[in-house]
Amino acid sequence: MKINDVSKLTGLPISTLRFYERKNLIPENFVKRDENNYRIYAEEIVDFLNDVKTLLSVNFSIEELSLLVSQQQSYELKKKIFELKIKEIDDIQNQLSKSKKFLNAILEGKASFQTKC
Amino acid sequence: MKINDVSKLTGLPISTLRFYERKNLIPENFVKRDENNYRIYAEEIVDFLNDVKTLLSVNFSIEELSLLVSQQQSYELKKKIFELKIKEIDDIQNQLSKSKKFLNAILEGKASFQTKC
DNA sequence: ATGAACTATAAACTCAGGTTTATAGCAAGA
DNA sequence: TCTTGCTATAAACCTGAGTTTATAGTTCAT
Repeated sequence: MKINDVSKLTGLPISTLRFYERKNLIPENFVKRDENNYRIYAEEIVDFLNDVKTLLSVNFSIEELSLLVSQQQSYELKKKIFELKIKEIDDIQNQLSKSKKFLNAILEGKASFQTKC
Repeated sequence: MKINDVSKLTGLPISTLRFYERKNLIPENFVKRDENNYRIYAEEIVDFLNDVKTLLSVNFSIEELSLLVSQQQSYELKKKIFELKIKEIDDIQNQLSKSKKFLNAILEGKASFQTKC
């Protein structure tokens, strides 16, 4: 597969695919070069990139993911990173619940912001 | 109150207070100038800014808030903006719930990402 | 009355996560 | 063959939400 195929199958712009590679987000065995230096991707890249999209949409940064992808990290460390992220998400969910209450308070005229607004 | 007092009472850096003002986030009747052009703030600014902090932490952008603060908008429109934001937060909460499931799937070795990681 | 601390402005810088542009080498069909 | 289209790289640019820097006027305690 060439880069245009991957782009179409994942919905990620070509520029983003190249950018992710620069950021070490693409495992080496998912992409090789042909004799013209064109990128040749393995089929598995598609599922992988879909997972990356999901993880990026969930508070993982590119840097965190590239750490997870790099072979340098022990399984135990990687597991901890995921568990920590789940906790982070819990915190965000709690914060969002409070936020909704605050917004409802504004709608009911109970917040100071409302007096200016 | 001068800018340093407001900074201490709200925890917002002085640079941020000036930045918010440039972005039209500070209602005019909360800040005047003295004879030396120093900003003089009304006491109510503190509660107001605390609300702003909360709203910014909840997916409101500076631009959205400055729209809400501006007197140009009708009450009905402002109400709609808050209601829409509550819906946005609902969506984010749903997305986060899915995300936690995905992370747990990874921890159980059920996602494609896991095979590379 | 002088130095430290506070205030002001404009403009440049930061950071993440990309996108755009400029330039150039392959490819494939009419 | 020639043109259109795909690929490559480096480097510049973009957006949001601030922060930092350079420069200058003000105020207060000693």
